[in-house]
This record gives sequence, structure tokens and C-alpha cells, in this order.
Amino acid sequence: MPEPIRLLLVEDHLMVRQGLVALLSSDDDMQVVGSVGDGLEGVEAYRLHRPDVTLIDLQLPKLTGVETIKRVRAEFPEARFIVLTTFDGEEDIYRALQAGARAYLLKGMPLEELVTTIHAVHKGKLHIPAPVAEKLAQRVSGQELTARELSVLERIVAGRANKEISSDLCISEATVKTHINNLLGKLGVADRTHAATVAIQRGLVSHR
Amino acid sequence: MPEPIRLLLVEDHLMVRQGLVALLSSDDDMQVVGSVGDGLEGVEAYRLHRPDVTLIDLQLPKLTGVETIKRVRAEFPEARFIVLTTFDGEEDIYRALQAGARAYLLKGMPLEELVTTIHAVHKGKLHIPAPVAEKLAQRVSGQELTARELSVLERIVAGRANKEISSDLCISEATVKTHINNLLGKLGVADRTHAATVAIQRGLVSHR
DNA sequence: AAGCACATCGACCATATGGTTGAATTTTGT
DNA sequence: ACAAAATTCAACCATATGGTCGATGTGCTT
Repeated sequence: MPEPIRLLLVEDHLMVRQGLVALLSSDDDMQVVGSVGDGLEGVEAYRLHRPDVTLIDLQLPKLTGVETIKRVRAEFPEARFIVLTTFDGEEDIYRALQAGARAYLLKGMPLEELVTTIHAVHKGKLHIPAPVAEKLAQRVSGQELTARELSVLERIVAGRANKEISSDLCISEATVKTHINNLLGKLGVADRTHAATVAIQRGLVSHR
Repeated sequence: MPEPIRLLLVEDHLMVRQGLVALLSSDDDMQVVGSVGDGLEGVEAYRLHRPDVTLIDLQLPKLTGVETIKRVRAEFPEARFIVLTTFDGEEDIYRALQAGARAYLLKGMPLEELVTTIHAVHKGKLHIPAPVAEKLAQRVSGQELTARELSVLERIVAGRANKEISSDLCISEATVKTHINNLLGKLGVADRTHAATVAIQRGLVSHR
């Protein structure tokens, strides 16, 4: 009888979390050693428990899923993460894998896939399901937005006019227009409104 | 020993669904009699099992949660629904309650609240948590968009220009502008871009 | 029949937005 | 230190957008 795989859960929806604990605990070769609701707790829990595999949601209070992964892996480079989320913002997939996640699963996937993935990741493998891998391939061709362009984009999504954005960021309106022009090109859209909606759809900005 | 409350689950995320089944089945006075993944199956399962209470997500494939509630209640006016969702688009709350849902819960709420709510709804009570009730109160003051305004808004979200919208809908550009002007006022925003983002945030339009 | 909400259109105007070019400055990476 | 990328700005222009007023027709309710 081998050692059970020690799991940590970082997920903000209580019901989902408790549900996963119930599900995974019923498996003999899994053991949930911790279960927390936000990123900061996640980092602490990791230090405390040193789990074999951490299941983490990307939408977390206090600390983003991506940020949490980064912090933990800064301390423990061998840490293994499985991103488990309902939302498949392309941008988030990319960032999570950049940050060192080993797998990306949507909550809609069957439980067996989760179990399979946990075992695969525990053995050190990468595990990216086909539909996710496709999106990833797509976005390689797409251009990266710069930090400044992103902050302009955020304000566009917030519904602010160029004049307002310029005073927000303490730059001239001309500069705002330059950034917008550039980001429109990179996003492949013709106007700010479309930019705003694709930004939300791709998960480039945090709406709400 | 009283009869257990018979529950039906309609939820598209497999993991969440299985998790909830595991959680609720462990309770002695609850019994999960069915668990399906989309709205159409939900309607069928209701006909088959006639559950006491149905837990339903609003984002469902094939048939919206709201639409599912409507159809079931058209046949079975006594049907009792608890809306259980991660997303709190104000518009959806409103529509779900209009459609006859008895309670609205976010997945982030503690499990006890779910259990309490199931019992309350089973007894025929309404059960709306405070934060949700507030949003509801807010939107009473807000105006309703007309069907035409909504279809214009959808195209704004799709990133289309006035000229394109006018040819899409076979109306003059002047009319498009009139509709836009009216919906801007109703949404309380100053321009189309902000209209698009609040439309997404409030769940007025289906993005993605 | 009268009233009302809705959809339709036109005209006018002020401003915002996006496109283009070119250039100076700063930051960043090698 | 050098090159590349990012950020900053200006001036010009065409067009899109939003604001306002008024008008017409249609369908529904009372």
C-alpha cells in the first residue's frame, strides 16, 4: 500500500470546496490535508502542510490564484499546482502556466479526469486537456499588451473617456490615444467598445 | 422520523454536482433523487421524480436556468426552486425570482445556509439573503430595457458600430441612435462602452 | 375614443474617437 | 554601452458618437 497523495485545496466557494473535500476524501490514495478560501491562507497552508499537489481556483479573494502560485513557487520551486476553475479566460490559462501550474482543469470535467490529473501531476507530469491546449496555441500568435496599455484598457472597461483616463494616469490625452491605438491593433478590434468586451471575455481585465 | 426531503440537482459543472450530491446525501433528512447537467434534462427529471425542492444553476447548457424554472412551473406550479449559482448578475436574480424561484444562493455561502434554505423552501417559505435582497431593491428603481433596446445593446456588446447595427436590424441609423440614447439613460451611463461593460456585469446580455 | 408605450425617422450640432505620422524620452535587456 | 521596447507627446483630419428636438405610425389598454 503506497502513501496517499497529500492534497491542499484553495477555493473560495465554500460549497464547492466542501464538496471536493467530500469527494476526494472518499478516495483511498488521496488525502486532503488542508482546505482554505483565499490566496493568503493558501500560501500559509502550503508552508504548513507541504502538500504533494495543490488544487487551486484562479478567482480568489485577497490574492489571485496566479499570484498565489508564484509566491509559493518562489519559496518551493517543486510545488505542484492544478488549476481548477469554472472560467476559462485565455489570459488566465496562460498566466497560470507561466507561473508554474502543471495542469489546468475546468470544473465541468468529469471527476475521473481530476483523479487522473492528480496522479499525473504527482508524478511530475504536465497535463493540459486538448481544448485548453488549443486556446493556448491560439494566443501564442496574439500580441502581448504592455503594462501601460493594460491600465488604459482597464479604464476603458470601467467606462471612462480618454480625457478622464489621461487625468487618472497623469498623462496627456494624446498619449492615451496612442496607447489605445496600439492596443486596438493588438486585440484585433476597431474600437474601444469591442476592446472592452473582448478584454472581459479573454479575462484580460478583472471586471466586477 | 419524518420523510426525507427529496432533492433534484440541476448543475452543469460535474465536479460541483458530484460534490453537492456527496455533501447532501450525508444528511439524513435529505435525499438526492436526481442530478442532471442541463436544463432539458432538468425538466425531464422533474417530471420523473417530482422532487420536493430543486437546486438549480442559472448558467446551463441547452436551456437557461430561468427558462427551465418557467417550463417546470408551467406544468407544476407548486414546484419549488432554489437558485444556486456562482455568478450574481442582478438581472438573473430578478428573472429567476420572477420565474418563481423561492430562494437565491451564491455558492460561496456556507453549507449550513444551504441546508437552512432547503428546509425553509420545503416549508413553502421565501428565502433571500440580505446582500441579494439589496441588489434587488436597487434594481426596482432602475428602468426596464425594451426588446428593441436590448437587441441594440447586444450588438453594442458585440462591438458593432451604429451603421452596422442599423443594417443588422434593418432600421435607419437615426433610430439606432435613438435607442442608444434611451438605453444609455436607463442604464445610467454616458457612453456605449460603459453600457457594454455594465450590460455584461449585470448579466443583461449573454457574453461568451 | 383617448391615452400610452414603443418603434421609427430626420435634422442639427458639439464633442469624442480613431488613424496617421513623426519625434523625444525613459526603461529594459543583453 | 548599445539596442530594443515602452512611454511620452503634438498636430492634423475624417468620422463616429451622443444630445436634443420634433414628428409619425402602430399596437395595446382602458
